[in-house]
Amino acid sequence: MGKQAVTIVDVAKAAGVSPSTVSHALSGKREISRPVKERIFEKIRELDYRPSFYAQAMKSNSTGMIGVVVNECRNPGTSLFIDSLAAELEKYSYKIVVGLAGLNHRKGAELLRHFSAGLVDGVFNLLPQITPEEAQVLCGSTPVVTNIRDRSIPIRLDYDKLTWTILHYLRDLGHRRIGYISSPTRDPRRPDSEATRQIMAEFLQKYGEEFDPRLVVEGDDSIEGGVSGTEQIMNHGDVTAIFAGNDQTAFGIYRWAYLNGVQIPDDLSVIGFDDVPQAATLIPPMTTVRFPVQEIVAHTVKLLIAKLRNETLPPGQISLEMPLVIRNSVADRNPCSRKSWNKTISGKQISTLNPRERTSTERSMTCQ
Amino acid sequence: MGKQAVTIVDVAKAAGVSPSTVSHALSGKREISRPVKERIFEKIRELDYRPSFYAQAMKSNSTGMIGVVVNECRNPGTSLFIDSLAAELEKYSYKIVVGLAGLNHRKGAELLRHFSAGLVDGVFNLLPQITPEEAQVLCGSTPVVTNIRDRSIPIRLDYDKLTWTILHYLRDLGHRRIGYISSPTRDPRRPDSEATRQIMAEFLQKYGEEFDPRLVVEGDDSIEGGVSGTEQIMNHGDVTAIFAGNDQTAFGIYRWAYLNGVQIPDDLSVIGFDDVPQAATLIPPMTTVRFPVQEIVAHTVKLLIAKLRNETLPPGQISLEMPLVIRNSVADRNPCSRKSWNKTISGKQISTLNPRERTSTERSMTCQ
DNA sequence: CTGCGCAATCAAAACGTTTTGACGGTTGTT
DNA sequence: AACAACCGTCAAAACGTTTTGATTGCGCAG
Repeated sequence: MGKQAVTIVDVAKAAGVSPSTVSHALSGKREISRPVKERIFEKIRELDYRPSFYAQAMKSNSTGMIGVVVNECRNPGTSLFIDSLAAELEKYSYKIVVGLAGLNHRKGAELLRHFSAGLVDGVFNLLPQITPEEAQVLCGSTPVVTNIRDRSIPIRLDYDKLTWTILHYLRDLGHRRIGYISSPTRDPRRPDSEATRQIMAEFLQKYGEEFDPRLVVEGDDSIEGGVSGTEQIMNHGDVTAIFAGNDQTAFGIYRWAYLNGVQIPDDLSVIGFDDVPQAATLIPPMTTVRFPVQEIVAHTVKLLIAKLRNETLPPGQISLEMPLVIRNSVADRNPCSRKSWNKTISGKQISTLNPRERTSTERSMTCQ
Repeated sequence: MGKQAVTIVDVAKAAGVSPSTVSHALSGKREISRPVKERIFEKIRELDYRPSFYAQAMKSNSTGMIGVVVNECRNPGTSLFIDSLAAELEKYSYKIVVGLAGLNHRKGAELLRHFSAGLVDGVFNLLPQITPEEAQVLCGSTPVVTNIRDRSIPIRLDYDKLTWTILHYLRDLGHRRIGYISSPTRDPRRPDSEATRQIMAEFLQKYGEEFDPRLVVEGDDSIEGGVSGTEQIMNHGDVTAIFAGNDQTAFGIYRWAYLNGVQIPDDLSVIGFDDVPQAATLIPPMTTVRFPVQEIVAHTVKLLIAKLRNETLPPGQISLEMPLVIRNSVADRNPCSRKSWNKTISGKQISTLNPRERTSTERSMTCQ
């Protein structure tokens, strides 16, 4: 529409110098004499000149911005990730652009394309529906990393082991029929719910028990999805514990329980995933898995920055733990309470809010 | 750094036409013959050409993006607002850029300046620390609207009346010493906590009681701030109810209560503000104020769009209600329970999650 | 056969920067 | 006194688009 209010040429004219001199005064890439420099800066202030972001971006062919595409911001796990990402990227003086795709696959794809047309220097794809490969295609030559499923991220997160640990933990406390509500996924290589079904089947096989696939349902990372997922699962009787793919969904389990007069943990045990701050504020405080956002973001950002600079990261993966943070949403259903994981640790767990302070106790929970 | 992968010139060369022809084929602003057009589009696909966002922005001097600056995303009220904003702006085919300022005033100001240097066409300032006037200065000629305090927004939200309603509601249920945890503010004209102090004093005066200013403290919109704010308030004895400037802070009250073995609502009543989805998942479900995000966002966006188009909005303010959503976090402390607002309505309230379904009941609560 | 209007395409300018090579002028070295 | 080195400044080109007036070639009416 209209022209930019005041340009570098206006400043140059006002100060009686050439535009390039103003540019140099601003960037400091060449020496400018004291009096001239002062005159320039005076005019800049006077005219309230702001270098056009776009002209700069066009010259340098880089924007200092990183795009992050998510389903929606309202999921506390997502917003935590975003905050964390912004904080980490700031160290490299990058800003972030958040793209909200909703639950719409097409819109997500569009957003990725849009972003990678020079709007940002790099992209974080946090959409579970879009695979790393698909994202790479959509982003063309713009570096992109996809969540934590991206092979190129030097982090190993052992979800299978985690599932195993949770199942073990629950069984140890006397739970037999266990439900799971997953995140939505379209990754053909690793459909979240399918993978979990498989592990649950394997796990039960060990005990010579049969697996009921109806106890694993796919949610949509929302509270409502958690409520209806719980409803579905509870229809199949005798379920005493449900774990969820994220805390938001787990909140839905709480909600369902309240609406149906079911007590947590006495009647139904719950385990979440993410360990968002709100998880500790529930009553009873929710047992959940601490997703190491900070570390993951730190490493992922490092990778992205390396890609941006055309550097290559020193090889070698690090393995990150996802400890079970034991609070009070899982009941011990054993007739005579034997050495229960729950009772011994929960006292200390619940007394702190800050994840950092809990590390020592958590670690022990992840060893097998 | 490097050049853009493939430009319009490359496409033009490949198709044997001039760049302007390609541009016209793309924009459709001039007729291009069938065969040429097809050749062009073929090459575009073949080379995976994407028009440079920045070059386009520079020509049109507009980006199709709106910036929104917030403290942090992790506050569910904030993320809800962001989601809502994105959805609304999409109708006008604007995208959003989210800027995270943390609790840092300087960074917020920087972000606003940065945004308004052509990065976005308009700005939403959601920082409570930055006043509409300050924001306007920082943004220069870029249109900006500041949260809901902006005089130019055609919405009237009567916070004073709301505070009055809450105080009334609580007093009616037998609460005498009432605490408040505010949002952080630097607005000299309307310091949030100060305004509330004043109203509380007026309210108590009506009953010939004295007001204890120590019962109003300033939070930082975080759970931790809620915990420590509650701690401070509870130090001054006999407080039976606390209301908060937002739900995130109210979660902190729940947290404090749990950590200190205090029962909600029996020992301490809580009222939040925002009505984020998580508020209903707490046990007991939290009584809170429904902040009409949807409507506010709709109107505010309308205003911003008008500013962008240099149009002027038809005058006339609309008044939006902020109904108290009564759930179960407030106790009736009257010896013999007389007509209590709580008991009569809560049954219906808690049975639904979707705010839309609650409207009729809510309204009645706001009529003084 | 000339001239006109029209459709399709092109060439050039513009947007606001940064960058680079060039140009005077001063200073310092022999 | 001559020359090199250097400093401060400038002019011009470049970045990838869009836009606009100009230029073709064509069919068709006079």
